[in-house]
Amino acid sequence: MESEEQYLKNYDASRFPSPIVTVDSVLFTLHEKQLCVLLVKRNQHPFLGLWGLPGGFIDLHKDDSTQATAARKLAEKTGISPSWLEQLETFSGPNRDPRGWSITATWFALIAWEACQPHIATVSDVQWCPVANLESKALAFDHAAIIAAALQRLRQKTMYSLLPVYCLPETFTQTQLQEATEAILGQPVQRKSLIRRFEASGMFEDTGQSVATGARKARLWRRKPNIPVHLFSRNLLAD
Amino acid sequence: MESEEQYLKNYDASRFPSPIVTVDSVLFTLHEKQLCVLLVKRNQHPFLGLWGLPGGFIDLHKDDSTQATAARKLAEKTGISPSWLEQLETFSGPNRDPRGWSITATWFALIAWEACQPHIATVSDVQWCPVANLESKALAFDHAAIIAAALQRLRQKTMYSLLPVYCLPETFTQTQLQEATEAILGQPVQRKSLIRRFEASGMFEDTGQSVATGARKARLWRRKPNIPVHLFSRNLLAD
DNA sequence: GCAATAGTGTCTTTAAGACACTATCAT
DNA sequence: ATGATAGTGTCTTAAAGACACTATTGC
Repeated sequence: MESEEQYLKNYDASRFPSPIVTVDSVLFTLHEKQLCVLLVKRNQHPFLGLWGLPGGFIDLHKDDSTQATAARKLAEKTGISPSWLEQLETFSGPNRDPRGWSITATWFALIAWEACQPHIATVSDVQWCPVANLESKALAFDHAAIIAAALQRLRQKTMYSLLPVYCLPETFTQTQLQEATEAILGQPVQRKSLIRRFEASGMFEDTGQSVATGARKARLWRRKPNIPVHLFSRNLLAD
Repeated sequence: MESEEQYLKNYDASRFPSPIVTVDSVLFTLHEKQLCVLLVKRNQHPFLGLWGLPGGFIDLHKDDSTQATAARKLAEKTGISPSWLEQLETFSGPNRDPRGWSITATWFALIAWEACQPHIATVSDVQWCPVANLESKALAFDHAAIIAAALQRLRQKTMYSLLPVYCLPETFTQTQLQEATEAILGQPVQRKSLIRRFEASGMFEDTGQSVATGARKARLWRRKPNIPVHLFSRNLLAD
């Protein structure tokens, strides 16, 4: 019997037909009370000229996981790393890519609009698209379905965590968090309920600063570093 | 400029180095009040002779998704399709497989022990391993980590749905569901709370039959066909 | 009848919903 | 002082936890 050592020495990965493997990300942000997705104009086939998700092939030398690929591709388009990045699902099949049987590992990401604007403003092939306008847009591949899955994940998590803070700048007010939550869920939430959760989460600290909004000044908060996202045992807007 | 048609005609998928792609599943069941995972003894390199998850390569001709691959591989080992099958996550990196940079799309599945026993009893390279005994077992690849992720998913979902019914036979009693839930969560749950959820879910119908268990007969229930799993807005065992 | 398991009634507890209230600021 | 936004108090409501109770069966 062949030893494992010998087996590995003789192993030729290209012996078997293999699917096309890519990584794509759905990056959300909030801008002017609208939930937006990052889209990139395709500069090569297939779907040349259409808008699609930021992503591409794994660089087997640079990337030590598909997460690294996702982060690298997002950094190329936005100039920075997303403040939240978690795995969504893989989409696969013989027909989703005209080049053949393919599989894409997808990632779900959040970032503050302000944090990427300096970079995005300088390029023309990247845009924030309000999710409300997606209907009227033809997207490459099955990217519309991927965005739909990401949106569902975002809405679900917004009901049992304060994840929307990852769409906000480093310091933010409770009202901004409320607006973010409402933009994501598409309906108003009780301010009091949100603030109760805000306190119970233990995730935030007062910066001591406050900001004028036209009336009474609002306190500015920031996320405590290295605290995991608190998961509540009930959903908001349960009915 | 080349047309998309021409581009596709000339496209050679093997031009770029590509990761090794596999599909693995974590199939759980319940047997004698113990939560168990299906393991397969590896009959080839790498990790020849070790136990690992059921899975393997995608058959680009037979499978029209990684779900199909997962279902096919599970059917080979158990004789039947799992009653629950959902995607878990992908695990990827340069070191998880000694053959090189690899990615595995993993699936999370549930089945009734009774339903596969006829098939499993006939083969020696497949076994149900109680999750409590996993510690002491060396598993192939990063399969221990994959099982840990699946367990976490199972426990989480058990807190806000009645998913454990997919580990039970076609007809079952409320007590069996309670035992399944307790085996998964590793602690007792209030019978009353479970029965309230059972009714509220609208997922079940009385078979009209009942079964003797040594004392008062228990009613037998079955899942209504084509009803999606009900998600509760609160968790059990929240504290 | 008795022991054992199936199944119900009902009080308590927890956290969200509703909404009126007070606080602070710019003008 | 007024209006606007920030932030609090507190009552109601929904669903889980606790646990005692009744029901049905085999012996």
